[in-house]
Amino acid sequence: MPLLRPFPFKMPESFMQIKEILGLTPTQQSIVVKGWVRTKRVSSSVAFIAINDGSTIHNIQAVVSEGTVSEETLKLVTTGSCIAVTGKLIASQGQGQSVEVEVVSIEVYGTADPEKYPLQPKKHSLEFLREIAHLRPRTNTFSAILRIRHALAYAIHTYFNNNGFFYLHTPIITGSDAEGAGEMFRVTTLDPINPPLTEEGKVDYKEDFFGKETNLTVSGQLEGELGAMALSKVYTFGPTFRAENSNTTRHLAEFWMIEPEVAFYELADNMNLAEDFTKFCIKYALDNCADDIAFLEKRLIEEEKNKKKEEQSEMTLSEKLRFVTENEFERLTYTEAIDILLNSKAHKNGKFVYPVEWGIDLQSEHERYLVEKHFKKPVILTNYPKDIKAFYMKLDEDGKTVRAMDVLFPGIGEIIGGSQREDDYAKLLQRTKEVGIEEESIWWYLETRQFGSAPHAGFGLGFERLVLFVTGMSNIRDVIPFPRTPKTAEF
RNA sequence: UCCUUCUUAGCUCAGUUGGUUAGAGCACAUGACUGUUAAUCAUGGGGUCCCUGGUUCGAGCCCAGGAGAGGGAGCCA
Repeated sequence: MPLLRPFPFKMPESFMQIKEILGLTPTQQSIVVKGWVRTKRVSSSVAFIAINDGSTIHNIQAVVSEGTVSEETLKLVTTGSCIAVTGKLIASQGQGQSVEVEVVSIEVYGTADPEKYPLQPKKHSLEFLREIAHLRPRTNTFSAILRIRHALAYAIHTYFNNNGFFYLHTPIITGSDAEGAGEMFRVTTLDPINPPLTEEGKVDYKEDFFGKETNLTVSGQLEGELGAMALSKVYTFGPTFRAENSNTTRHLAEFWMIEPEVAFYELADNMNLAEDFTKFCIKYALDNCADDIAFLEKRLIEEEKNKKKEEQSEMTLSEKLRFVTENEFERLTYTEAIDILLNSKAHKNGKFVYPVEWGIDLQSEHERYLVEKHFKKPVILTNYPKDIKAFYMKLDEDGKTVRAMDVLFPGIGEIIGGSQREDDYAKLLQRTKEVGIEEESIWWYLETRQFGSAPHAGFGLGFERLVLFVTGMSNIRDVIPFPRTPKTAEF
C-alpha cells in the first residue's frame, strides 16, 4: 500500500517507518529507526541487527562497526528488545538488502531477557503462539496476517463507499432474539447470587438495567433491513457474538460480520453483489499485500512438504486467490445440487456418512464435494427448502423453497449466507407464527412491511472466514488478534 | 456437545517387552571468527516426564479419574 498523506507534510526522519525508509535512495542521510530486534549477529569487528517495526514484513539491517557503540549497550540488544537506532542510510555491501543503517548510536527503550523471552529466532508452532497471543503479533506470520486483515477491512469500506452504500451502526446489545441464529450471551447488571424475583419465583428482568432481557447481538441484519428501507443501500461491519459451544477451526464466540442490505434487490442482484464484492476484496489484498501474501505462501509451501501427496494442494496461495478473482462463481439451485450429489460416484459408492435426499440440510462433506471435487471453484447455492432456513426469507412461488443463497468457498465452506427477504406482511407474519416467534418482540420489524414495504435482499459475510481464505491459514483462531472461544478469554 | 489423538528441557520432538544417572535438534550462555542474512564452529548450563490415585521389587512407559491442547463432526458466518 502506498502511503498517502493528505497534506504536504514531510515526516521528520525520526518518525519514519521502516517500510518507508526501505524505499529511500541512500545518500548517507541521517536517519532514526525505531523498532523491535529480530536477530543480532556478532563477529569480532562488526555486528548486524535486524529491526522490525511492523510496518512491513521486511526488516531493516543496522550495522554496528567496532567501537561505535559500547559493549554494555550492545549486550542489551537482544531478540525482542526495543531500540532506537540513529545512523546514516547507506547502500548495503551485503546481499539480501539494498539499503542499511550505519549505526552512530543506539538507545535501548526496553530490554528482553533472552532466557525468558519466548519468541526466540526459531520456528514456533501456531498452538504455542496462541498461548502467547500478547506477543505473537511480533512474528512475521502474525504481523502479515494482521496487515492483511486491516487491508481487507479497508477494502470492504472502500467497496461499499464506492458503490453508494452507507455504513449503518446497528446495536451490539439487543433486546430481540428473533433471528434464532444461535445461542446468545446474556447482558445483565443483576446480582447473579441474589437476583430480584417475580411472584412466580423467576428472575425479574423488569428490574434489570434495560427493564427487559437483553443479549449481545448475533446479527445486525434485522436492524440493517430497517436502514435499507430508508437509505436503500446500507451495510454493517461490526462484532457479533454466538454462545454456541462450537469447537472448530471455523467458529469463534466473538467475530466480525459484514451485512449489506439493499432495497430493490432481488436474489439475482444479491448474488451479483456477493460475487463482485468478494472478488474486489480479494483483488485488493492481492494488489496491496503482495509481500505479506508472498511470505504466507512460502510458509504454506514449507508446511505442505510435511504432508502426504494427496493432501497437498494443487495451487499455491496466490494462484488460489487469482483463480477466485478471475473465474465466475458457479450458480445452481439446492435442488440441482441434490441431483448432482445423488448422481455422484461418492454417493453411489456409499462414501457419504450422511444420506442425501431432497429436504436435508447439506453437510460439510456434501458442500466440500460440490466445491472441491465437482466444480473446483466457489459455488452459490440458492432456493433452499423453507424448513431449513430462517423465517425472514422470501417464499418462492412453489411454496416449498425460499430465496436463500449460500456462497461456498474451497477449504472454508460457507463464507456467505443471505437471501431476498420476505416483503409481504401477511406471509411474514405467517412464518413468524410457524417458527414460534412472538409478534410483540419484533413488532418494529413487521411494521416495515406495513409502511412502504419494498423488495430487498442482503447477506452476511464472516470477516474472519474471508481473512482465513486470503491468508491461507487453516484455524480461525489465527486470523483474529485475540480469539474468543469456549473456555478461552485470555488477553 | 460427540468422536479421536496428544501432553517429556524455553520451543519442536525421540524414548525399545516396565529395569541403573531421561536424550536430540533448535533456542540460550561463554569463546573463536573482518560483512553476516533465522551466520558458522567449539564448549557449557538447563527436567514437578500435565495433575491425583492405583498396580509393581521397580512406572516417563501399565490401569482409573481429572485438567489442558490439537484434529474431525454437529451448529453456523
